Amino acid sequence: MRVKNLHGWDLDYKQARALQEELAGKLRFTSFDKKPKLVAGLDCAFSKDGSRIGAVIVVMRWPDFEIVETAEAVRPVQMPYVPGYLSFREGPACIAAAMKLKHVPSVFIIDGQGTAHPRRMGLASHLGLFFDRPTIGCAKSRLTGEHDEPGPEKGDYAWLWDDNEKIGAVLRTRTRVKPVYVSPGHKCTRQDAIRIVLQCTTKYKLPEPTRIAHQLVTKMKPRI
DNA sequence: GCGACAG
DNA sequence: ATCTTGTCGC
Repeated sequence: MRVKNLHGWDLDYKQARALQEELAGKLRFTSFDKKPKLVAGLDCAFSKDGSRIGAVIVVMRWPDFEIVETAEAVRPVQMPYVPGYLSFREGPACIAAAMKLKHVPSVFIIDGQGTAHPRRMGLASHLGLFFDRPTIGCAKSRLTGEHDEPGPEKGDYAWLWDDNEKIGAVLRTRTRVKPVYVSPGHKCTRQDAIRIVLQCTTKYKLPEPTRIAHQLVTKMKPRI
């Protein structure tokens, strides 16, 4: 898959922050009304000594979730984990993996936030700009924002707010199970993000693309 | 200064 | 993220 090269990655936090603010202005939240044909999931893991990061992307046919393709890449870790700057740590490996894809997915579901970020530029949004494709952030926990407790049933959700701005949703993907944090990354709306995550969720808490990507990257661990 | 803080 | 087994509950 062709990927844009918007900027380099050798930045300090001050530069990274300025870049996030600049890039946030490039995000587009256009509706994704069509049915997805190919849904991709992306997840990362680290080598045992923590010096390298591995990224795996799995492409699945929708709605039967047959695996069409997988791609992986390993890169040295350049930045420590600092909340709000995850994309500068995981981005390079994710992009390297995406460049190996033969298929062009309809949408990517990414383990991390999209706009549910202090500067609206979580990993899913950042990657969306490089991929120039629709992306959705589906995180297992909260980075920023406030919300009410969503209802207990699968499909129930509560909006996530930050500075009087709606930045995402806290979505129950499985009845009586801890909800996930869903936000658009790029090229889709908040409602699209919620709908697509639900359309990709079968019997588990995590949507299939992200769930399988996590399984694959865990199996890849020894090779990272 | 204190607490919060994706993966 | 990562270190780690069994266990309680739906």
